[in-house]
Amino acid sequence: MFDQEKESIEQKIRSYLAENDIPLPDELKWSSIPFSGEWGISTSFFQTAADEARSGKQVKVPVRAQEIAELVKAALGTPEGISHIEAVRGYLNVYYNTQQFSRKVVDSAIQQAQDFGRGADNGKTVMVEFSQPNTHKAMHVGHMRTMLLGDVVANILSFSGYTVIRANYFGDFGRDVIKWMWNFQKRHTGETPPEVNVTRWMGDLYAESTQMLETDPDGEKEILEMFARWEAGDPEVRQLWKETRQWSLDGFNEIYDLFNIRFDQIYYESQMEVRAKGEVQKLIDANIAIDERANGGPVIVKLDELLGLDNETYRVLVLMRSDSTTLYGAWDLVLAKQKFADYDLDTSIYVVDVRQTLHFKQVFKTLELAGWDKTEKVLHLPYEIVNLPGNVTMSSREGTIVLLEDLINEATQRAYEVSQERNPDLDEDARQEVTQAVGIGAIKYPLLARDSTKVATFDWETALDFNGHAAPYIQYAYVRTNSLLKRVDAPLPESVTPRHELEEKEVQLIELISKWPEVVERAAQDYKTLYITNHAYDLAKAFNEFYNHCPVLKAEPEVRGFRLRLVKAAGQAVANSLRLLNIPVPEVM
RNA sequence: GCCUCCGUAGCUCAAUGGAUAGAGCAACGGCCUUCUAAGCCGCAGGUUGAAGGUUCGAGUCCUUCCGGGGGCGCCA
Repeated sequence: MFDQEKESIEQKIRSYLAENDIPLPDELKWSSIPFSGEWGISTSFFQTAADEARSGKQVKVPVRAQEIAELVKAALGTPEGISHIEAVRGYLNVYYNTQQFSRKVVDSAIQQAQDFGRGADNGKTVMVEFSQPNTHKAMHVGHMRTMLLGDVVANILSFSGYTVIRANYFGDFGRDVIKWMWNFQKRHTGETPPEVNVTRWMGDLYAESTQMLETDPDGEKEILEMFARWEAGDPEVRQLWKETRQWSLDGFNEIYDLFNIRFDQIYYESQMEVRAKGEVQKLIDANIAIDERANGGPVIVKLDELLGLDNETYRVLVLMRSDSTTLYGAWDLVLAKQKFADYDLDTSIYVVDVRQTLHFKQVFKTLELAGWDKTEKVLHLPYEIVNLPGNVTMSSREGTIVLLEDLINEATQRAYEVSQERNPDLDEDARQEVTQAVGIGAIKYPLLARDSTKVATFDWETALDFNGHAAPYIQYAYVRTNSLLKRVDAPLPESVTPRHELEEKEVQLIELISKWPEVVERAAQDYKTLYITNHAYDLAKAFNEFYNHCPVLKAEPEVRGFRLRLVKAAGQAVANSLRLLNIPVPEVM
């Protein structure tokens, strides 16, 4: 916000230190000043003092740091745009001119509107692959984490200046798919999925197939036979596969629509199969993969041996079964290359759960050994899984799952009830919209607000709690800005410099708005949705506090103009953060 | 056995190596003839698993240990 002022101060500090023979730090690290009613930036001289001490000067670091801070303060005087400077406990605090800063922050948020916080186009292209559900199976709340993390990371990267390709990679093929078809042919021929909740139905039939297989002595053999027919391209099996697979894909799209998730590029495991065989053969020819099929074994890559490493670092990647069918490691080799063939990528990100960490290390290392020159550009972005209370892993087989459909239904139902209670006068159409916005937001927020390295535990009570640190709180703050502004007939005043002594709550709010662009940048740097949720919440909280402490419409005319603009700016910042999170921004609640 | 992640308030979680470790939930007490109370205010609550180390400065980095999760040759 005050880059020019900062730059000029930094230069002055540097030349002062140089003139007085005090060691220069490599860079001056600026951060905002904590616990102050005003704001500005702060740097410290501990490092400088420590450097002096190290070079033989007899100084106590904290004392000397404070001494330098005072010297620098004296040398700086009072630059333009700066209200005052203080030296305290080794820190140099530079306070901005409150009036100018406030106006600047509010103006840029309003002027840039939905682009407030957007980074400049950096000319780089990144692919984010996420979701990757398996067809012929259910979708439970555990599948939500990759969907939300991938979607929002893609949003963040896009907003911060990247060109982003959103990719999905469907698991549409394999033994489990055949198992589903085997059961379908035996017990459900001619049936078609229901109008709604297709995915649930597919999942139920999958569970049934697992059960049936356990009691059917011929089942295993029949499935293998069917698999072979699929491999051979048998028209009947292929047709059944195509049809049933599409049911699943349609079901997934229902859910993606509810979550407002879109993809630019779709890959299927079934597409990788044929080329994977050739890829494996090339690795065998290059003496990277070892073919043990002659002895009834699989085709493997002994990574540690090839790298001359300890035997338990990369271990062994299995590419092909002894019956010459390929495994997903082989498909990943093909897919990794395919992505770069399809797009000129600077980075290729895989949003896949943490249990696959070793797998991706193996795949990427194998590609590197095979001479692929893109391994610097691929990145596995892992996330921890979602458990049920008592550290119970979600498993379709064990029946320990909460279906996504059920969660969405419950959350929207709950949202409807709360809406009726809080705002009985709302008309039905508006209430339906609010219900959807709040229900979906409430589901998404908790997972996005948790660091992806941490296991999430799903429980209904928390999932349906709309109070406090949750999406509805943030949505409500936006709605408040909206309803406040709607009460004003006249257009918003032009740029206003506040002339009144700013209240503490105004200061906090302005500061948070000013930080939004750097939060986006940091989130893109670290791939952290958490930074966005936290900031959205902080903004909402600061606004709610402001709302309760500072009258706007009833304020004196000279205060009112600025506050109206502040409300507008705050609403904009909150809305922008919610949009990045792909959480609906309702106009009323 | 090897690798990896996690451990912060009663519970769930935050915290660019920086000043006084913060929120929510739960408990308790207040605030709606005043811009929507899905809100606000107050009150509590901590040896950041333990011990060393690096650093001017460590919840954060390193080492070891303790406790928990996960991964390790023909599932994905």
